[in-house]
Amino acid sequence: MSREREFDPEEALEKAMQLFWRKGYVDTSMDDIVGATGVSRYGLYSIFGSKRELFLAAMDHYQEHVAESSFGCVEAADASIGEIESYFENLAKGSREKLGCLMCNAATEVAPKDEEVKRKVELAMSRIASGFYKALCNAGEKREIDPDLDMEKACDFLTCTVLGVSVMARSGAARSMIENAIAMALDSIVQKQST
Amino acid sequence: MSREREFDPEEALEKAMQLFWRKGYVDTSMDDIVGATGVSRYGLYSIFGSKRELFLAAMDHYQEHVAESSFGCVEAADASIGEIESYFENLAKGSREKLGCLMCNAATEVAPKDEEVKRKVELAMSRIASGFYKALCNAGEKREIDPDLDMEKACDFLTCTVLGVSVMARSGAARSMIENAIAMALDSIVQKQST
DNA sequence: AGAATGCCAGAATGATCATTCTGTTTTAGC
DNA sequence: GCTAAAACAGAATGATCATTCTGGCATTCT
Repeated sequence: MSREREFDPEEALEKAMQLFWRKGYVDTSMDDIVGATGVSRYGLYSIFGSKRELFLAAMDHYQEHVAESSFGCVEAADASIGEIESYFENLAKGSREKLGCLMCNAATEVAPKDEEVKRKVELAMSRIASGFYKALCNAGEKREIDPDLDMEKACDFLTCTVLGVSVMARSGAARSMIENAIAMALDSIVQKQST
Repeated sequence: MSREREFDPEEALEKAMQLFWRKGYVDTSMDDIVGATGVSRYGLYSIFGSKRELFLAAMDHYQEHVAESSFGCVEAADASIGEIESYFENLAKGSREKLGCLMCNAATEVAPKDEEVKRKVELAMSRIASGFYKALCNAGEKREIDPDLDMEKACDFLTCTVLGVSVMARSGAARSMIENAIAMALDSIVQKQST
């Protein structure tokens, strides 16, 4: 016994996330979001509550969709060094768009002043680290890498590389710089026997 | 034939930089700066022109002072692996303050929408890379590291690590995570012979 | 001393924003 | 068809900001 909603909350969230990703939290206005989604202020507020909550939802959406589709392969139960390599390969490709990673952008812009954002960023970071950890352990068991490698150190190190690449990408660093950094990071894990 | 300025522009710039560093560009208001420096709006505008120009000046100030004092040792003509190690050691220590690096924060927050900021960020990044490059070459000549190491790759890689550590620090990552990442990055350059 | 220059404190301006409000429209159940 | 819930478009509100303006004061040159 009421009028029907004219938009799909998921679609609106997706578009809002895109905006936050590209422009950051503060520089994205609710008007921008109204414009990009075509959803009325009323609709946005009734579903998401406030700009801050919308941003938190966008972070979750990012984790569930963007991170899932790019990092998911590393998180597969039998993932190994190949999955790690292809993840980084895609990271380098994606750097063209100069967006960086939403969680990484939020880490520097918003986390210092918002505890919940900080919590989500930490969660995202430990998700990455765990994914790498498991894949590295698998790779060690398969003897694809040195099984005596300190996997704890290595996974934190790869996570750090992901963040560094994200910053480079967003600030428009040369493609070669990004590729160099990635190549060397992977080399240090794989420790190629061939010269 | 006029009243005397009551403040030292350099001191004011230093304090403004501290604010921008801690709170970011958008979240630092001119009122904040007036409050922290004790300088009148008139004084700030007559010397620096606008908030944006003040930020640009703060970036320069950061490079000339903060970056200089932390990275200077790596840039010394005879710097080698020891200087690189001690730079990273200090980076880990400084991460307690959760500030990250001003240039890195600016890279994600401001660079995408301000060409001049972007230019300064790129300059800062290539400064870091060059510093590492020279020190790595020195280390190669001294046989402290493998002289056949690809120094181009290695310096971009270390730069990436600096950025990654900066993000981790700002978002409050565990100290151990930061130390792990740094230890592994350095190990991959030094390639310890001892097990 | 007097005048002019350039400084200071703080008020005024005008813009931008998040959020709320208003008047209207749609739709489901009666 | 009528009613009420809930949605829509867009105006109104109130806050925050960067920037400019105003009125007064200090200094220095004559």
